[in-house]
Amino acid sequence: MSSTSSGRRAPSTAAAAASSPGQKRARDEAAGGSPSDPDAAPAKNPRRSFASSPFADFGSYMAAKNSKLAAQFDADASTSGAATGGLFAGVSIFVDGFTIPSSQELKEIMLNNGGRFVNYFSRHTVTHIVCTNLPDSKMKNLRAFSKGLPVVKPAWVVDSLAENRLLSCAPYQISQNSSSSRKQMKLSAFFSEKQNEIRHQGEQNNQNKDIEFQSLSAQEGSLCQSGEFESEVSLDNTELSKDSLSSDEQKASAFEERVSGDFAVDEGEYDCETACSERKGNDMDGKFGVAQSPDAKSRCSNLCSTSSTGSHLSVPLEKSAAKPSSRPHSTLTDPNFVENYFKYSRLHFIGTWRNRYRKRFSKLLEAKSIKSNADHSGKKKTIIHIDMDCFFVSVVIRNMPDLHDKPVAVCHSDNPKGTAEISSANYPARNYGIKAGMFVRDAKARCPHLMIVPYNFDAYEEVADQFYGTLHKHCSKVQALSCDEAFLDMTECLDDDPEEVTRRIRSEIFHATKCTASAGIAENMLLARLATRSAKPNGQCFIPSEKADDYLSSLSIKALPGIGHTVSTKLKSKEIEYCGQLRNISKDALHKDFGKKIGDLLWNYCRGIDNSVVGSVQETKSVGAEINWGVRFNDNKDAEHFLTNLCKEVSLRLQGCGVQGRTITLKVKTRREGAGEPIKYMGCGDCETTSRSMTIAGATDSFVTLQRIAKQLFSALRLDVKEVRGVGLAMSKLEHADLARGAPQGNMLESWLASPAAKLEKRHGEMLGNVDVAGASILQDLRRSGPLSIAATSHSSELNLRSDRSSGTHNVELPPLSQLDLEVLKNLPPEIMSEMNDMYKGELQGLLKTLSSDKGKESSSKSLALPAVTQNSVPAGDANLQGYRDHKDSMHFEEDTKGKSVKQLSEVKAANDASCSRACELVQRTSKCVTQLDLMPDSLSQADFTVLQELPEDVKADLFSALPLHRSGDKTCNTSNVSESKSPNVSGAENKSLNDGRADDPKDPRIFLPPGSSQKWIEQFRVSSCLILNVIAEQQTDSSYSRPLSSVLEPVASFLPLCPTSGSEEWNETLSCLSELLRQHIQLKVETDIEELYKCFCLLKRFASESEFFLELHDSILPFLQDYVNQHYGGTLHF
DNA sequence: ATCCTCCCCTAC
DNA sequence: TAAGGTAGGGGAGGAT
Ligand SMILES: Nc1ccn([C@H]2C[C@H](O)[C@@H](COP(=O)(O)OP(=O)(O)OP(=O)(O)O)O2)c(=O)n1
Ligand SMILES: [Mg+2]
Ligand SMILES: [Mg+2]
Repeated sequence: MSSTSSGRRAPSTAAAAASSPGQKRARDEAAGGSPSDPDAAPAKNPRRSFASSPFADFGSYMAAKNSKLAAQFDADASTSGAATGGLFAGVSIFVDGFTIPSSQELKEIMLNNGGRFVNYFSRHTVTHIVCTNLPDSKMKNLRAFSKGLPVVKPAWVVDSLAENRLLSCAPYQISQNSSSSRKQMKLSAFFSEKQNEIRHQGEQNNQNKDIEFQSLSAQEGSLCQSGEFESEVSLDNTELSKDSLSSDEQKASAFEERVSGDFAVDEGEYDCETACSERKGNDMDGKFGVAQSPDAKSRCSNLCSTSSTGSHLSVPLEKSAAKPSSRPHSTLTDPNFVENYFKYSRLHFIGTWRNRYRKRFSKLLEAKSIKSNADHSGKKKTIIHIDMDCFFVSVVIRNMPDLHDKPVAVCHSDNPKGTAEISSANYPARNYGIKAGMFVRDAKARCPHLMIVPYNFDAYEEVADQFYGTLHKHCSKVQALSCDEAFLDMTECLDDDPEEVTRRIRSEIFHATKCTASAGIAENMLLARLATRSAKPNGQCFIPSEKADDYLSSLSIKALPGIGHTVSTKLKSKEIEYCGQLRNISKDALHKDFGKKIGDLLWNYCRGIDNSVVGSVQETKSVGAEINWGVRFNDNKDAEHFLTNLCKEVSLRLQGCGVQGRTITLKVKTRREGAGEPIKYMGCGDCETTSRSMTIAGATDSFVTLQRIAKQLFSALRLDVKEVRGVGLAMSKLEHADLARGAPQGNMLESWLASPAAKLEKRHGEMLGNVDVAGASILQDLRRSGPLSIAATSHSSELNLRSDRSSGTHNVELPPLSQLDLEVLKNLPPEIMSEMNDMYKGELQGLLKTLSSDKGKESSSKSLALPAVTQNSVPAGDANLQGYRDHKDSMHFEEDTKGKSVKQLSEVKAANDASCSRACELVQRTSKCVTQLDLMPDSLSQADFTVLQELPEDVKADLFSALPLHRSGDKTCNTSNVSESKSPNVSGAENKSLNDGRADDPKDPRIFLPPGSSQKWIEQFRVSSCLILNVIAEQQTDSSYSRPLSSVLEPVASFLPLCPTSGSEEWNETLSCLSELLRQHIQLKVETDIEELYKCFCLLKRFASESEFFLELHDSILPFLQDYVNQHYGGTLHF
């Protein structure tokens, strides 16, 4: 186990014990507490972050940021890829370096206005480069690089937004200063890393290409027919002669030198300095003479006409150039860490690739899913699994044939002592035992002349597109597993022998990409996948079902998909290592050891059974972002700043996916007790992972909401920020953004404006110069973020209506009422109308009234009716209550003179609700965001009203008769501030609300605010400095419906650590607030819903066992409850 | 039983 | 120096 070069000790845990030398060594962190391993915590703790996984299983990357304008696949889609609407439609910017506004802000602007923002520069995808004042040298490089692309100042974006039209670039172009000397020139770190491929200096590209393909053909000729399994022939080994190389070492050194330059390493600490100086001239020629450079583009066929293939630039190693950007990167040194991190993360790239694929191929995928209905099972299927060979390496060196037979790996660093990870190693390199996930120093130790080449994410994207383009051409059932790997269900797509078809597909892929793929063919997905493994590299393999058992019996269990380190280790500890042995284990035994699902999987897989089907893309269930590298905080400020940026990231991703979510989960890694500094540079080391989640009522994608909740979650984890090594934020319980309209929080304006109907209206709006997307998003932000200053667009700034005129909480400028486009307004959906009317303090409504009386349009008058319905409902009479007596077990009165169980009391209530129950159910069923109703919705505004409008007329009538409609009063915040008369006595109690100072709506003395829906206490709690009150407020915030207090309280269970400590001021304040709330609740509910009160106190009791505070609260308020209950029922509740 | 939360595991 | 992400499946255990 201590086989790694860095010298770890024997693992003390079962997981760590698995790290057998042969297969994968445990990571540095894996080992248990050897004194020589600073990463490892004392052995007692079994859970290790990056400690228990074998490194070879590790790693991968994503970078979904960069989306292409068009699917390569769709030949003519390239010009129509841009969004058809939006100010920046067709514009795709790349931001270089520091800018004001920040690149993040520019990104937001672009994304919110139909534009694009790429993190991976490529001439193919970028239309404008945005930067401020680059040094001359950098500037010139930029120009050489971006040849033809406009390089503009950020103001171009900002001003265009302000003017709401795309301004000419000319005035914003950064002037070219050619005075800089060549020596000073330096590509920005970004360009050098991302953009450049190592230029191949040989002139024999074409030749080699041909050779490669010939070799493929030759191989094809030699394969197939007879053998049980086709054997594969490595192209590298068979066709490419090594004789053209003088020596591996020499070439390696030269190559490393160039790579070092590409990596923008400033220290110049890399070894091969001398070799470098020799080559520098050549490299620089290559670099600056793009046009003249005899690079691949000019020579290669139409197959490689894309941007990345055309931009083979080599970068000289310029030691003289200052390299400020390459200093140690952590959250402590880079305020823009999150964004920068993702630019370079390979795992981020592969992790987000799927989303980009989904977008690019959505049309095809939709068509597919319909087709896939005709699923005749029983028939034998033909499944192909296909996977590119050493993908990241192959793509980068696809125009460097002389590297194909040399060990090459993709890595950020060539430092032979470094802890950068190998992303992918080619097959020659694998002969040395080099694998993905390995530290580069370990790789170099095994193979000193290993060549390291940099990532080229744009090229990966492009090749993946070509790959999938080819696949979709041959098969209608394609399931993407990753950017380089897919399943094809060929059952209905075969026009020939499956193996022949497979050869054709592979050949076509090679022609399109100059990279080889391997494939497995079988009757099910499992066997196809396993076959691919046997086929690699550059081969194919067919496993007939009858050979499956033989094939499997000697196959390591670990090789089964879905079986990783942990499970295989567990089995190995029972002396079970091969599928053959596994067949002797009973299903029951497997269930017992591994659970139902994994047990079944093991049992089936070791027999070659796999009934899963090649499926289309399924709906996204969660969207998140996390970083576990370079995360270091000194204080809470650092942590908050980081969290904020992470929230922005997630918010943008949600919007990018067109979804909103209700559950926010924060995951934090902290240094494990006893663990030292991580072995990996800036790594997270041996960590403990903790997570906390909160589910809110209304789905959101709002950054502000995310941030607010993320802070609460973070607080609830009660961590020492100095020990934090990684943070992740994820959203789940997703809804489509255009459906998630239930909550004020929702993206209503935005999604509505994005709808086709809105687009239509928007054009009108633009002509009149108002209520355009920009304006709308300001409104939206106002609504969402409360006190938040937003820069107004240029012309709305002159004639502004201050929205804080009366509320004082908003500091945002709205477009003047007089400039609003009435045509647009009157067609707004009611909930948006309602929102906007609130912002204009009711003036909008008045304006539209005028309009509607003039024109009498139904739609406008409909919109005007600000929906306001009421809760209520239940004149639950005492008389009825008394009428029921029965028995009930779970809950009962102690001395039951009346004999009413809580349940029965509820039934009484239900009976009284009968008149509106049908309508109530309807609403409940129809609205996605309803989780629980407090008898009746207190308001049908917002989405509820939308739902209402969609109901059939008769149902609507039913509903309205059950729920008296009220005109809402003066609303300050959400629109759900509606009320209804209840029984007078209860109403009276309610009037002693938390905010006595605030009179109820004078227009209707009967109006009160039931606890479940009171804007008052929600608002008070929300702005309170008491953390636990913040959480409680969150539960009701943006709920379309009032939820019973018990359901609001329930999720507080996870946040008990936020309770104040005894004696503090917060304790007293929190106690008094909650006591008051509970008292009112008791008064309000004692007659109508005793079960609700029972639930509340069960919760309090539960909390009391974990929280001193709740113990106090419970004990202090229980007598009040029992008193009340006794008065009303002549008994007390038993808990 | 079924849900929910907080994990772990797996794959690329 | 270096960029150890992402998303789904699944299980344990508690609440209902
Ligand atoms: N730990 C890992 C695993 C994968 N990847 C990236 C690089 C790979 O090229 C790509 C595809 O993963 P594969 O598992 O398909 O590996 P390769 O394509 O590199 O090799 P193979 O020929 O075995 O498929 O994902 C990575 O960065 N880190
Ligand atoms: Mg691969
Ligand atoms: Mg793969």
